[in-house]
Parts: sequence; C-alpha cells; structure tokens
Amino acid sequence: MLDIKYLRENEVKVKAALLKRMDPADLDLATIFSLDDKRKEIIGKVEELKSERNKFSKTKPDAATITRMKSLGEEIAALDSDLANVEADFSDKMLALPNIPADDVVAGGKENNKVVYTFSELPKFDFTPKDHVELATTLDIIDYERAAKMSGSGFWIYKGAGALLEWALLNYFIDFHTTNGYTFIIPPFLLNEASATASGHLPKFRDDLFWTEDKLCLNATSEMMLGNYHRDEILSAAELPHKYFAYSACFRREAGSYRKEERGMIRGHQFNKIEMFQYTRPEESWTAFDQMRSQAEKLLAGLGLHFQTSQLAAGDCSAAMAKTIDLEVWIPSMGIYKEVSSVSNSLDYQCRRGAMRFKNKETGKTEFMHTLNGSGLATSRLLPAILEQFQQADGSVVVPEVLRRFLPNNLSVISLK
RNA sequence: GGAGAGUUCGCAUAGUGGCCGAGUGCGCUCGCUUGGAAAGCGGGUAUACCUUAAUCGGUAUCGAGGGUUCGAAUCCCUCACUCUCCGCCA
Repeated sequence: MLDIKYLRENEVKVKAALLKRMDPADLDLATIFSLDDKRKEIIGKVEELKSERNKFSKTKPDAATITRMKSLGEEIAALDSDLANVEADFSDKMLALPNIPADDVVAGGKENNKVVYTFSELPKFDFTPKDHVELATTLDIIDYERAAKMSGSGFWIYKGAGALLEWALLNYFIDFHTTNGYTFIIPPFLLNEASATASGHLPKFRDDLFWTEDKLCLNATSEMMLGNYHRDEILSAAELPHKYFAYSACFRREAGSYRKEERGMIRGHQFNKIEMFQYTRPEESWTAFDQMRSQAEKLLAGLGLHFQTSQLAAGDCSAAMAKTIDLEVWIPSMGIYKEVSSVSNSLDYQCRRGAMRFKNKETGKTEFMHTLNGSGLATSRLLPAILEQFQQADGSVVVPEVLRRFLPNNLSVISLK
C-alpha cells in the first residue's frame, strides 16, 4: 500500500511512475483523492459529535439530556456507517494501487526485461543431449508415473539419488545462508486468509492457491509467511536489519497451464524452495537489495550452472515490488532460460499493509521498515538444469562439486545401476 | 469432538455500567541527590487517525467482530487464541 500523503504531494511524479506499469485507464488518482477528502470531512463531523456525547457521558445526565443524547447517538451512527462505506471504498482503491517502480526500472512488460549479467558459457555437447525427464526416468531418480497415480498430474516423486540430490541442494542453501547471518525459519505450510491478504497474495491469487476445508490455504511461497512474521509489530532500530530464510514446500494450483511445453518438473503443484527475507531500515534497503542479488547469484554460480540475470520491466514485477531482478537458468532441452530466483525490494509497501514498523531512535518517530525478498533458491528448475547441463554421453550426470559433501560417500556421478 | 478457566498499557496485576485510556508494582527513561554508584525523591513512559506550521486539542482502541444502553474494559451474542481435564488418534 502507498502513502496517501505522498501521493497527494507528488501527484505528477507518482502518476508518471505508475504509468510505467499500469494501463492509464486503470489509474484514477482523482477518485482516490476525492474519497480521501470525503473521509476527512465525515471524520471531522462525527468526531465533533462524539466529543459532545462524551462530555455528558462523564456524569449522570438528566432526562432532557438523555433525550438529546439519544438523537445525537442516531446521528453518530448514521455518520459512522457513511464513514465505514467511504473508508472501505478508499482502502480497496488504495490496496489495488501497485508499488511505485524504482527510478531505474523501465516501463512496459516482459519484452522490456533486460539481461544484466551472464554466468559461464552455454553448455555444448558432442553427443545428442537428452531432456531431464528422460534422464531422470532412466536413472530412476524421479518417478512421475507413480506420483500421478497417488496425487494426479503435476506431481513427482524424488527417489534414491534424486531425493538425496534434492536434499543436498537444500542443505547447500541452508549452509550458505546461515554463514551469511540469516536466521533459519521453518514455518507452518498452511496459513489463514488474513495472512494471505496481508502478504498481498489475496485477493489476486485466490484461484492459484489450494484451499482446505478448514479455510486454510497451502503456502505458495514462504514469502507469505516471512512477510507476516513481524505483522503489527514495532521493532527497535537496534535489532535491524532482520535477515531470515525459510524452507517450505510450495503448493500452486497452476490451473489450466502449460503442461505440454513445460513437462517434467519445470512447473508443478508442489516444489521446494528456500526464501531469503529482510526487514531493514529505509535507508539501507537498496544496499540490502544488491547484497541479496549477489548472494543469489553466488549460490547459483556455485553450482556451476549457466544462467543469466534479468532486470524486470515495471509491468513484469509483481505489484508489491518497486524493483525485481530474476535469475534464470539455462534449460538445454527447452532452449530457454527459466526463473529460479526472483529478488525484489518492496520498500515500505508491504510494511504499510502489515503495520510493520520500527522506532527510530534519532528522530524519536515510529517509521515503516522496508522489506526485501529473494529466492535462494527454488529447486524445481535446478534439478532439471543440473541433469541436463551436466549430463554425459552415457546418460550419467556429474554432481556439482559443492553438493558432494552433502551426499553419501561424496557421490560425484549419478549413473545407471 | 466434549467440559471448564482465561485474554486489560513492555511484564505482572487492579478494575462488574458514568469520577477508567484505565490504578498499582516492576521495567525503561529524564532530573534531583552523589566524588561515583546504589538507595531515595520527583517527572515521563502505547498506537492510529483528524486538526495544527508545530504544540495544544479531539476521536478510536482493554483478544476480534457485532448487539443492548443516553453512556460499555465492565452486560449479551459470535469468532479467534491460550491453559486444564476427558475422548479420539494415521
């Protein structure tokens, strides 16, 4: 959520920035301002009346006063209900406004994304490379068929060396983030509606979430959890920044999509992800952003995979974010780069929504913090990338060096039994 | 799933319809005192919104939402959470 005062004081600038990501037809600040005016007007009136009522409520009033207060009460009730309507309308419209893109974020959609970094060379093969589904199935490390039998399409089973490799990836990430001073969190995997709303995923993603009969939804990214961790809290300046990382399985319905082009485990209903998250002082968030980007890149580079980093155009960033960069790993069989990490700065947008503040010692004021999140990393596209990029002519796969210490007997090659 | 007890200002507690946005103790903080400290004494110590140049002031908030009432921390209803006992339990 944006700051109404800032909007009013910087209307021209804000408008220009928002138009980088919004259709002009959807941007109507004038209506928001007039709702705000109306809101203030009613508040002025109703509070005056309440003040009068309170004066008489301090003592036992006589019969005449009681009659007068009764009609005053009716007036107050009417104004209160008007106010509730106006405020609901106002807050709907405010919540619908996306974040203001950072100055260096270009306008437009996906087509304007720009590659800003590339790691290593495109892998070349002197044999005909296989895709990860064939490799995994032949090596018997991923079982798609039995997963479909048990749970339906879009699920898979990690098996044997596949499960060990998956777990080694997670261990490698956990080790890395812990070394960098992040605190490990394993959150609940189900959350209630209030939390999903505060994190900004509702109402937008309602249909993309799995819902239980108990009105809880399955976590689609642990950002939902980490972004709620300090909700309605006021922290002290001294404890900032807070750096967390969480492991969770992530569940997404992915209704009606893509199965043909995105076979195997490129897109599924359940995958594992480790998410970095920071709460910072406002003046420190861009430094933290660069830090998180570099951490995600190091993590991925450590695996030796060919990938690129793209800076997203305004329209391709999710609504809450002022700036986002994506790490995209090369999937040889598809001939494209697929996202494995997304690092974003939401500035104070999420904190306004969740009332997450800190006490600034110098100014004595309570201010909103900034939040940043970044995958570090999602595994569901890494495993295919590893299988495909590191495959050998005989169908075996070389295990990245950094993972071996997390595997039994320092397993270095996954081969046919 | 059943029965009961709870949820008040950072913490602990007081408060059963108007004098309660809320007392007391602890904590924190400022000042006095002191060579310095402790003790002691005195002051301060929530959040949001409205108003204001700012202060002052006003409104709301005693788990959440609704109701009764001229007036609710206090009475009624619904919900959430915590604790105790019983039941069930892959």
